[in-house]
Amino acid sequence: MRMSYLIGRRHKEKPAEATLISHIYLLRGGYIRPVANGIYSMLPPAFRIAAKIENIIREEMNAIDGQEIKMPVVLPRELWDETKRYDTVGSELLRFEDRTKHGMLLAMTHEEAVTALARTEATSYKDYPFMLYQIQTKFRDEARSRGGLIRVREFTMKDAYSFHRTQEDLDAYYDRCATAYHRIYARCGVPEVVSIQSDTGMMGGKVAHEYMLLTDSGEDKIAHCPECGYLANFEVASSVLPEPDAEEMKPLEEVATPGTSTIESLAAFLNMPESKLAKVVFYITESGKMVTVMIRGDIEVNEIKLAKVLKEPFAFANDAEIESIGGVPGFATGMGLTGGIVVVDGSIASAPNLVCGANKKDTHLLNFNVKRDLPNAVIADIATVQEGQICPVCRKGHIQMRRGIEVGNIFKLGTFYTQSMHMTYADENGTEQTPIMGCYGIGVGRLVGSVIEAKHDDYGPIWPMTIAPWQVQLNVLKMEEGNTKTTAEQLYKDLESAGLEVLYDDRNLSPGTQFAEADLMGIPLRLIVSPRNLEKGMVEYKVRGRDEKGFIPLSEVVSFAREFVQKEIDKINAVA
RNA sequence: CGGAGUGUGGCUCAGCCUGGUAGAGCACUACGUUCGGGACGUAGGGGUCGUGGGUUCAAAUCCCGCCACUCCGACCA
Repeated sequence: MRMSYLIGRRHKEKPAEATLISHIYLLRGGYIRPVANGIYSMLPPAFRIAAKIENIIREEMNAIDGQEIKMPVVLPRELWDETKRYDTVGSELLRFEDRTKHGMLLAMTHEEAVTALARTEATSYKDYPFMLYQIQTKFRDEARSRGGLIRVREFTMKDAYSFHRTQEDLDAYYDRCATAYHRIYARCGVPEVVSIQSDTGMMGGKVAHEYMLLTDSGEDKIAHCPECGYLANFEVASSVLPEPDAEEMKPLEEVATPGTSTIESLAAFLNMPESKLAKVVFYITESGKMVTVMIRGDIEVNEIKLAKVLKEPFAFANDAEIESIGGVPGFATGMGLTGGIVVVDGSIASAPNLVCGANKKDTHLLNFNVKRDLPNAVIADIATVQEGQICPVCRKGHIQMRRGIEVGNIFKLGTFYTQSMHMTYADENGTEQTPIMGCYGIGVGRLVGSVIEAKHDDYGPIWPMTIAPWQVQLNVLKMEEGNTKTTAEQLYKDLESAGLEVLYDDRNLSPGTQFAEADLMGIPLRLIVSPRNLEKGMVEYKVRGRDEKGFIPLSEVVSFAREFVQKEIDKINAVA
């Protein structure tokens, strides 16, 4: 490719709207252009990178017996009515009508579509197991897209769906897929992507893992144990609290605590640590059920965990709702309420002699013991993990919070979709059975952005050879002098004939401009033809992002480049 | 959806407070001089200042509404 033909201007200055490094370089380097909020066009460099990533994904999916298909982006609402998701999913699902007023939607994921497809095709046990996948556009009407390609509304995703007869078969395939995922990230040059336990969210199902690129610019919070390597999304992470000191249960005792409606003020007033206090948070569910949550004073409620307990949407209750069941905001306790349920976090389930409210203004109770005083409460882990707490796995390390970008995920879906959509097959006895599903996603564009987050310097991205938009950057300095230009043109032809992907800067610009723009293109190998080098019969080479450079005789440049490219590819694949 | 901020040529911004009909740098075009880390000169082209209304003899500038974008939060397979 000649740069004189390449569409997409490179900019010297940082675009005002970008703060994330990948967003900045994607705009500055002429990779992407915004079309609307969270919707981008990809220019040739980004498109080439995405295509290479897609090919790696395709190879790995095929290697685990995946069959590539393509389903439509626009789906009729009936499909999503079958699983009720047309109604249960929020406004991120873009719904619209066609000209006959028929309800339609832009697919944000394809469980319904693939199940509808598979249920007419896989009606015999002989068809199982199988996996279908596609690399295709998704639309999610995000409330807040941001960060260039990291969080967009329209994006390309590889989504795969596997169907199994038994849980064991799904388990085994899930592991195969997990291995394939690690290979994909390694082959894309980011072997540091880790898999972590995650929430199953709106997809349903029981087991799920997210693939995270750990980076400070990530928007997901991850709990990490440096001792044993435990990694979990903080939404589902748990921790171990030190055993409370054994104490005799003492009788409840009222104490006047004027004006202490916050945990902080109460702890100060009583001169006790917040961990000796039990705080109360009131919620009300969609169906109007009051939920009284009690948790240790220094720990926050994890609403994602709470959602799993309540199994329906909920919100904070207002004062009137709290008072309707006898609660007194600021001085509340779960004891003696006249309605709803009480959920107690494990953090205080066995802690002795805590302080809690008395449901009486300016009054608290000493010596509250859940076992004795709230025998009917639901005990559950609904705590938010905090930095420094003890790892739940090795029980030695202290949890650290890290940040990461989710670049893929895998779910054991179970039978939610197959059951609700009545997908069955006949087993050996002719009996109808419901298949078990797994699903597996990778966001291609987000991966492009994430690689930049992981691989860049102060001048631009540093693309791994396997996904670089071009493999070789060819620069010519002072092309008007002597036979410099002719030599460069010939070299360009020779490199391309050798099967190399070359970006040739044939624009006769100053060296500084050429080098700065080449850095933005992030191509791994740079070759420099100039009168100075040619005098010695040499071409200079430089490796992007490394302090590796030297001179190669003109006659050996093509073979050198070919070997270099192959060596780099081999090096990356060796990790996979 | 809440909080904050910003909208002026393709990009980065100044001008707004104190109203008088639009500027700089980059980019673009032409010519010339340059050339090893975003060179320089000369001459050009390109903006009804997000949008609608109001105030005024006069609005980029003051007032009101709306829209868009960005950041923080809520939300998010």
